[in-house]
Amino acid sequence: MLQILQTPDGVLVSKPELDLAQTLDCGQCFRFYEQPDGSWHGVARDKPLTLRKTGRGVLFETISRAEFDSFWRRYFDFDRDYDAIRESYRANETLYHCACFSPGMRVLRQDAWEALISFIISQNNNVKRIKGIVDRLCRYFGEPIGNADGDYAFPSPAVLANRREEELAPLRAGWRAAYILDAARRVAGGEIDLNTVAAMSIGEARKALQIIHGVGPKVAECVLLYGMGRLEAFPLDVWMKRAMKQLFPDCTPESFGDCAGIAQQYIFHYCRCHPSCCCL
DNA sequence: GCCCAGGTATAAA
DNA sequence: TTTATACATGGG
Repeated sequence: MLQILQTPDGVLVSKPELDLAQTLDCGQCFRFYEQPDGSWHGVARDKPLTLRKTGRGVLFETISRAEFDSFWRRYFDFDRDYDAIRESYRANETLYHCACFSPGMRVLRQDAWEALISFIISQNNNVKRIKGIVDRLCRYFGEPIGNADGDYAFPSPAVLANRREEELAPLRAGWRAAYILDAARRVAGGEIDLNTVAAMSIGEARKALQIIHGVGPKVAECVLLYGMGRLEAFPLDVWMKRAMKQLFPDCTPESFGDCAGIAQQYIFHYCRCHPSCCCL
């Protein structure tokens, strides 16, 4: 049972089923960094946040209860019962094994625009460099938040749409720069309305996203799951099948089960943490 | 140095 | 419709 307390230091969430490293550094979001003192700091939209694990739970530093309820509560998906979800996987030995490997991982409900750009950048790339490119994107083109940490908001579609490709060179994003601009121009110009896409049937939504240059089947699934809260995304995709076959050679494809959404994130994280698996 | 990164667009078979 | 290749950068 989730317990939320306002304290002088911020909002304390006790027994939150939230492991900061598992959740913030598992390849689903790219704006949070672990600090030398063990806390985690990052920004979502234009909202900065520092999180710290304490003996009593996870402390959301300095924010008010109102800020927690109006934004971070949904962002961390706190109103979903992950314990129950994990239990529902118990019938599938393989899936349950993966889910139990990272019991403190939650699937974040990120902003659709940020997810779109982040996962365009993520293609054929590694997490460390993805984070670097996203960080430079925000520093060069986002508005400074004006806090003591020197944080920057994620740049708007309009700001990026008005840049030329050469102007994105400092990001060191390589050929993805053209993709970023194409996405920004279609969203800023109204050709693609991300709220509308989020409400479409999953098939229509996939098709709509893939109009964007640089968005293929994989990036589209990421945007749907992480940026639009569509848990039916990633119906045991081909990458996952290959990876699981290697990690669980005795399993038949049927025993992988019908994995999607949160389940696939558990599997992905499990595969990523096992060097013996070279499919991811 | 070398291989590779949760891919995609494009051309060619 | 399927398969091969280039693509910019830098992490390990």
